[in-house]
Order: sequence, then structure tokens, then C-alpha cells
Amino acid sequence: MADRTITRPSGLAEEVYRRVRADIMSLKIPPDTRVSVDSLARELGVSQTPIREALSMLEANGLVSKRHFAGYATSPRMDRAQLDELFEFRLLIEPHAARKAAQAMADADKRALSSGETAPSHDAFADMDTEFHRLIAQGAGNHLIADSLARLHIHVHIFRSCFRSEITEEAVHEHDAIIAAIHARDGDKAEAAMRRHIERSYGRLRDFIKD
Amino acid sequence: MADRTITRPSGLAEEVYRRVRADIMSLKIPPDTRVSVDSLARELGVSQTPIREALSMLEANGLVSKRHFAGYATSPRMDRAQLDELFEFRLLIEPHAARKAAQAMADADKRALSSGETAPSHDAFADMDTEFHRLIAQGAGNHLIADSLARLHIHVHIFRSCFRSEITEEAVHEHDAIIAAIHARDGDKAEAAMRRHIERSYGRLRDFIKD
DNA sequence: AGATCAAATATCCTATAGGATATTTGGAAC
DNA sequence: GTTCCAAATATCCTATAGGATATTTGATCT
Repeated sequence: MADRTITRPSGLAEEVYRRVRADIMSLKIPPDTRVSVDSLARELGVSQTPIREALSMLEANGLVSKRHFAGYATSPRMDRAQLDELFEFRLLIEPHAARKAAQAMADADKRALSSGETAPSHDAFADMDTEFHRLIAQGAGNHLIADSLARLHIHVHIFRSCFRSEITEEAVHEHDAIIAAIHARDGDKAEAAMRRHIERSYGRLRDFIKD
Repeated sequence: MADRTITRPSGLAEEVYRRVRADIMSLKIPPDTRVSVDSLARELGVSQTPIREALSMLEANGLVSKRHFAGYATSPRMDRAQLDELFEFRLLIEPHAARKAAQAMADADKRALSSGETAPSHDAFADMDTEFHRLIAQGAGNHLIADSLARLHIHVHIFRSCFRSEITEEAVHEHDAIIAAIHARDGDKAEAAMRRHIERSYGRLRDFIKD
């Protein structure tokens, strides 16, 4: 059997982008850490040019910052003010997305929504949570909403990982409430359940920050 | 008198980024047009590397798209579906921003808000409109809101320029209503006025698209 | 001991050259 | 006249070399 996969090289830059983003999200590269173009080039075995392109894209997405003649560094961990701003933004977008998803979500996505039952490890729960919110944002049928939330969830993921936030039964139950409302195609309930979920989630994460 | 300006070179990449973004917004580079790295390098008199970094950032912001081994091209003009998505998003964010701005905006920004009275040319009105919405988003005190709206307004600007949308007295009056509500620190009125402004603006722009 | 300054280092920034690919152009066949 | 195919071109992608700058280290002075 020949290889039937379509080869879409897509360029080294995007490959590097995915790799470095994964390293940042897994804290293999911690927040507020210098990222050397030269080191990355040697480690990944590619030239400096695709590294520079990848870092430029990461900078545009707010994961690293550049200072002239001083190189790149990962963004520092969110402080209290940034966490507040992020959840204020999520409260504007995600409840509306849940309402629209309840009204218009495709059946295939609705099934995928409730497929993940078990959440054994911390990483598995984080991935499941990311996928859960991604599916709902996608179900809202608005690419701007989906893209914005994807960007924000990366930062939430990093923040949670910094504090080894344990898996809470509460979050699972809150997810279940949202899933039930979407399956019932009840927009009002889905919006309210999502709002409640985000507010509770905000409360749980806020406890990790004192200042 | 010596030069008291702090020299912040900030890199050629950012300089190129601003320049190309300006060219795209002014339609000097029309939508759906190929952008050659080599041509830009020759035209701007710099090497290819900063051009590549600038284009990577523009791609992350959705102003150009890249295809492997086929180069960059400006994004095509928004179609009806994209316009709908964009204004759905604005309706989620900007009314809330107007409410918060009415409650918390700094006095200096409030004065700047009502400074621009005249709107002689099409370009001048476009700039004034951009600055108006930028000030309100900034007044909301949330960087995520401000950054998101700045990105979206670029696309609105391009869309409007494509159709040589004339200056409407309506838009000016709607702006005045928002300004009055903010000066009165009336959050409810500011939010409602902003919502009305965006809905009317959407109606005016939608007429340019048939499909 | 602490602070200040200069040299050394590591890193970034820019420019140029060569290999690989998509696009375009021209011609031949139907 | 239209369609198909092959060669030529323009462009991108990658790699490497040299100049410029920020950071660090170490010694000297108070």
C-alpha cells in the first residue's frame, strides 16, 4: 500500500512555530525565559531564518516578546490584572458562543462534545478542557470567536500549569451542565451554564494569586 | 538645540511591518494581490530577512496569507459571511467597552474624544473613526479588548475604502450620542448608543455586498 | 565589602549565495 | 480555436558569513 497521505510540507517555519508553542505550553520553556535564536537553530537542526519567522508569529500572538538587539523572551506569567482582563474578555465571548452553539451546532460536533468522559492526569484534563471550549467556539460558527478564544486559552493553559492546578470535580460537572443544555438545544441555559462555569473557573484560578 | 528624541531603532522588521500595513490599508496594495519578498526588499532597500519577519507578523494578524513555495498574498476582500462575523464580534465587545469607558475613562481621554469636529475628506473621516473607537476601547481599561478591536478595525477600514464609502452625517450624529453619554458617565446610555451605532454602521456597509 | 568601569563573550541583526518549487509562457497537436 | 504539455522564468526557501549591540564577567578603586 502506497502512502496516500498528501504531503503538505507547509514550510519549516510553521513546523518550528508548532514545536516552540508546544514547548512554551508544556512549560519546557518557562515564562519570562530568554529564547535564543541560535540555540533553537542548533537544537532543531534548521537554519536561523525559519526560527526567526516562527518567533515573529509567536510574538504577534503574544507568547514571546522581542527587544531590539536583546533577543526574544517568553512572556512573563500573567499577573492579577491580566487574569482579570482575560476573564472579563471570556465572559463577553464564551456565553454568547455557547448560546449560538446550542442553536446551530452540527450533530457530529455535538457527539464529539460528550465523548471524553475520563480525566485521569492533569495534562489529559487540560487537553480535554481545551478541546471542549474549542468545539463550542467552533460550533458558534464564527471564525473570529474561535480564533480569539484559542489564543486566550493558551494563556489560561500556561497559567494553570504553572500552579499544578489539580483536577476539580466541579469543573467536570459544570461542563456536563453545558453539554446537557446544548444537546437540549436550549440557548438560554447553555449561555447561563457557560457564564457560571467561567465565573467559577475564574474564582478557582484567582486563589493562586495574592498580589 | 540637540536632538532630544530617544532613538529607538526597534529593528527594521517592525519598520517594514508598519510600512506594509499602511500600504495595505491605503489600498496601495489591493486585496488578493501577490506580495513579493524580493520586490519589497528592492523597493524598501533592505534585505529579505526583515521583510520575511514583517510578513510573518502580518500573516499572524490576518492581513496576508502564505502558501508554501508560492509566496505571500494580501487577504481577499471580506465577503458577506465575514462581514457578518466581524460585526457579530464587534457587537459583543464594543457596547461593553463603551459602558466601561463611561464609568472609568480618564478625563484627558474624554477631552480627546470630542476634539475632532470636522471630517472633510474620506481619509480624514476614516482616521477619525478609527481614533474614536480606539480611544473608547482604551478607556475600557482592558488591553485584550483594545488589541482585538484594533485588529478588526483594520479590516473594516479596508472594506470601507474598497467601496469609497462616503461620509455620512448619520455616523457623526451616532458618535455624538456616544460621546455625550460618556461625558455624562451614563454607562447604560453609552452601551445602548454604541450598540445602535454598530448596528447602523453594519447596515450601511452591508448594502455594498449583494451575494 | 560595595560600587564602578572596561574587556570579553554571546547573541542578535543584516546581507548575500545557491537549491527547490510554483507559475507562466510558448508551441504543437487535435 | 482550444487544449495539453514542456521549457523558461520568477520567486521562494534555506544556509552561511560578517558587522553591531546588549549582557556578563572580572578587576580596580573607594
